[in-house]
Amino acid sequence: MKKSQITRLTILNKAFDLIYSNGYRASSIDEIIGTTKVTKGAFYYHFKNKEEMGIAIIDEILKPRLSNKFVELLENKNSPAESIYSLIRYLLIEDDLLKVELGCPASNLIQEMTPWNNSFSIALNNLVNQWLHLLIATLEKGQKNETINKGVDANSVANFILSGYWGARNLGKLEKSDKPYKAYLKELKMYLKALE
Amino acid sequence: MKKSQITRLTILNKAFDLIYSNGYRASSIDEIIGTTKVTKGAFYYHFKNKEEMGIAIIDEILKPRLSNKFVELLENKNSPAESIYSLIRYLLIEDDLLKVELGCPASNLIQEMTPWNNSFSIALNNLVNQWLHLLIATLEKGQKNETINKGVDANSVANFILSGYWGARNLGKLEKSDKPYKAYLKELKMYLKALE
DNA sequence: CAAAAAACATACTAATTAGTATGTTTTTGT
DNA sequence: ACAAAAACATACTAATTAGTATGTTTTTTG
Repeated sequence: MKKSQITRLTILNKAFDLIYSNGYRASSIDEIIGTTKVTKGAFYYHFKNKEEMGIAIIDEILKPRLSNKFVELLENKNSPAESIYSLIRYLLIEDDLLKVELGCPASNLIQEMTPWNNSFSIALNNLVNQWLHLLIATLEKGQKNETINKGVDANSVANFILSGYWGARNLGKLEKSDKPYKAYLKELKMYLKALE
Repeated sequence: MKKSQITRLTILNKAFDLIYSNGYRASSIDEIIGTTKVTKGAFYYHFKNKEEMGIAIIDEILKPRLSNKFVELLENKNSPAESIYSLIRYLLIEDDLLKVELGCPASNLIQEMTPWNNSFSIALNNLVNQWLHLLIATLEKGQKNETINKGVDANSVANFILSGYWGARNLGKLEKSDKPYKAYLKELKMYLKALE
C-alpha cells in the first residue's frame, strides 16, 4: 500500500475510535492528529475539512466492515429466522470491535448528526438502507422457501429488527451491561419463531 | 409562582429545546441565555455549572412529563397488551412535543452523555428504570388477570418494547419520516398479541 | 537526473466556549 | 423603613476549536 494511503487510513482509524468513544463534535482534529504521528498539514492534505473526514469514516470504515458481516451471516444455509438471529447475536455478543458502554457507531452518528448535517444524513441513510435491504432479501427468500410465512411484511419486520437492535444497544449503553442484550435476544427469538 | 422560579424555568425550558435540537455539548450557555432575556449572572446564580443544569432538565422536565403519560395510559381499563400498545402509539404518533427529526430526548442524552458523564448516567438510569418498572408492573398485573401468559418474562418484554421504541425513534430520525414508526407499531401489535 | 507534483510540517488566526470577578438591583424579614 | 440576603447584570479570561498561510520534504515522471 502506498505510504500516503497509510497516513490516510491512520487518520480515519484513529478518528473512528475517538468518534465512537466521544462523538463527532467532541473529537477535535488536534486530538486526532496528536495521538497519531500525523500533523495538521497531512490531515488537511487528505481531507478538505472535518466533515469530509466524517463521511469517509462512514463510507470507508463502517460500510465495508458491517456489510461483509451481514452478507456472511445471512447467506448461510440455515432458515432466515435462524440466520437473522445469529447475525444479531453476533453483533451484540461476539463482535469485540463494539463496546457495550459505547453503543452502536452508526446509531450514535445518526443521533448526533442527522438534525444538522445533511451530508451525514445521506451517507448514513445509504449505509442503513444497505442493511435493511439485506434483511428484507433474506426474509423474502424465506417466503419463497416456505420457511417464512407469506403473510409477513418483510419491510416492517426488517424495520422492527433493526429498531430493536439499536434500542438494545442504547439500553446496554445506559446500563453499561450486556443484560439488555440478552433480554432482547430472548424476545427476538420468540418474535422470529412467530414469523415461520 | 415566585419570579426567580420563573427565571429558572425559563432557562430550563429553553435549554431543553436547544439540547433536544442540537445536543448538550452543542448547546452553549451563551445561546441559552441569548435567546431568552436571562443573563449569565442569573444563569450561574441558579445553576452551579452547565452539568447541574443538564441534570435538572432530566429530573424536572423529562421525568415528570413522561411519567405522567405512562401512568395515565397504562392504568386504563384495557388489557395490558392494549394499553402498552396505545402508550407507544401515543408517544410515536400523537405526542407533538416530540419531533420525528429529533428523536427521543432521553435516548439522545443517553447516546451523548453516558460514555463520559457519570452524573448524567445516574439521572438517566433513574428515569429509564421508572419507565421500565411501570411497564413491568403492567405486564405482571396482566399475568394475575390472566390477560398475559404466565410464561412471559415481564422484564425481558419491557426491555424489548423500550428498545424497539428507541430504535424506531432513531430510524425515524434518520429517515425524517414517521414511516418507521408505523412499521414498528405494526410488528409491535403482532408481538404483543403473542403474549396473551 | 531534474523539474514538477504530491505529501507532509509548523506557526498562526479568529471564533467560540465555560466559567469568574465584580458589580447593581430587587426582594424579604424585622 | 432599612439592613441583609437573594436575584440578576456586565465585562472579562483562559482554553479550545476548525481552519489557513506558508513553508519543506518526499515521490513521481519525463
